[in-house]
Amino acid sequence: MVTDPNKATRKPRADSLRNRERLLAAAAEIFRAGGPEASLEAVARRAGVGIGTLYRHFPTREALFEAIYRREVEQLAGLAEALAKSEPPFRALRLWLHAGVRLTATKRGMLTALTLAIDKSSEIYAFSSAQLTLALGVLLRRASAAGEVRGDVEPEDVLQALVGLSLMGRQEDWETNVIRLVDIFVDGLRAAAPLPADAVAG
Amino acid sequence: MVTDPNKATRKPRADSLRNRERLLAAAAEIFRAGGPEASLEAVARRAGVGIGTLYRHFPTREALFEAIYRREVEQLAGLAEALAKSEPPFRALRLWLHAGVRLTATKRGMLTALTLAIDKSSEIYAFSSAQLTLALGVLLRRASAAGEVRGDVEPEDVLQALVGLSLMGRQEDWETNVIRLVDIFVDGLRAAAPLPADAVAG
DNA sequence: AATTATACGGAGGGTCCCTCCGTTTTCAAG
DNA sequence: CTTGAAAACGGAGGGACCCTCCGTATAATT
Repeated sequence: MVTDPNKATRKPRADSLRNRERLLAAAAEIFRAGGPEASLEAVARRAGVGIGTLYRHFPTREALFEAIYRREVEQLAGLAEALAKSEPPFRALRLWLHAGVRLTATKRGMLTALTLAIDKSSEIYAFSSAQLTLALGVLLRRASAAGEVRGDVEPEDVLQALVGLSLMGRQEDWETNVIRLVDIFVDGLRAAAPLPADAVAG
Repeated sequence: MVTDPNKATRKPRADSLRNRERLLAAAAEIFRAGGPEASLEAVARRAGVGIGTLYRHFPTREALFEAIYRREVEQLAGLAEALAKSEPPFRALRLWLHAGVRLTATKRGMLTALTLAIDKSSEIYAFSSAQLTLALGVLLRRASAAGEVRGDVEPEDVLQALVGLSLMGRQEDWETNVIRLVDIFVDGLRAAAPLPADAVAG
């Protein structure tokens, strides 16, 4: 009667699913406002569930981050494909990076959270790295094949640059500024080939 | 007799100075090991003083960070002058940035701490910004005057890029990697005039 | 030695973390 | 529809921290 591995799994309980959803919504809200160190008990309160329920669904703070962040990452990854089909190579690359900046602009608090999370459990890192690396890889190889970008740079590198640059801004015109920096970086990618000292390609 | 330069203010108490020093040493140790969220009570314990003493000397966690970090910053700022005298412009700029990377490599935990601190109190940000901006400004203007670097970039921007890029790495060959990224960025700076707006146009 | 400005230590009230377990709800078999 | 048990729920409770407050101790000055 004991182990029947393949069969007879009960349908997941409705309240469980509902609560999980509520928790995610509440958490997104709370973290967005209060930063990555906001109280989990506050999250539970806002979700209208007991603290025990929160911990059953998300055993660690990081698990909660992960669940929320995963969606964002998937969405950004999806954008890469779209751009690869609708835009010329270099432009696609640049636009994707801009989108990355913008995403982090909106989700700033969340991103800070991530820095912390990544420090500790590297599963999220593995996942998002994989997703985004793949997505960016497409754009990068495409641009490289078109001879618009140097060929010795891996998606991981560009990704690191993107996140790093995005993580900094504190001032008013934050987003604009970061985009400038990203563009400078992209220019650096472009310059790769032995560039004649004088020329400015018209 | 001895000196009374400005006012009849009492000499600071010896135990106060001693405790302040002990606290700084203990804090550096504890934070280095336990990250920016380590317990302040643990710091006090290790310093062998009461928790009240800690709070009197450093009213906030950030104040503690600031005190520790200030030294590092001053040191790095000093390096800029030295390089400006001993190296050719572009090379000086590049070397300084490399040194920046390396400093953060050693003090990684501390730097993470800083990201948090900066989020909250911006005094440290103001101070270190000022120091480093000044230092970097020298190098940048020099390189720009020599025509080796585009002229429309402010030290603040490059600084942000440096810190951002440095903040990311997680892997083995972290330092090498970041230095590569910094170099790519610097290449981007070098490209005299930005290319015509073939893309972008948000 | 006496005075007094300063600094010290740590108890105390509050929040948060996370576990544990008695109670409630949901599913599905009869 | 009943009913029993699997699955989920809520929240009390012990421990760690945070930070304030204030009576006590001590260094500088007279």
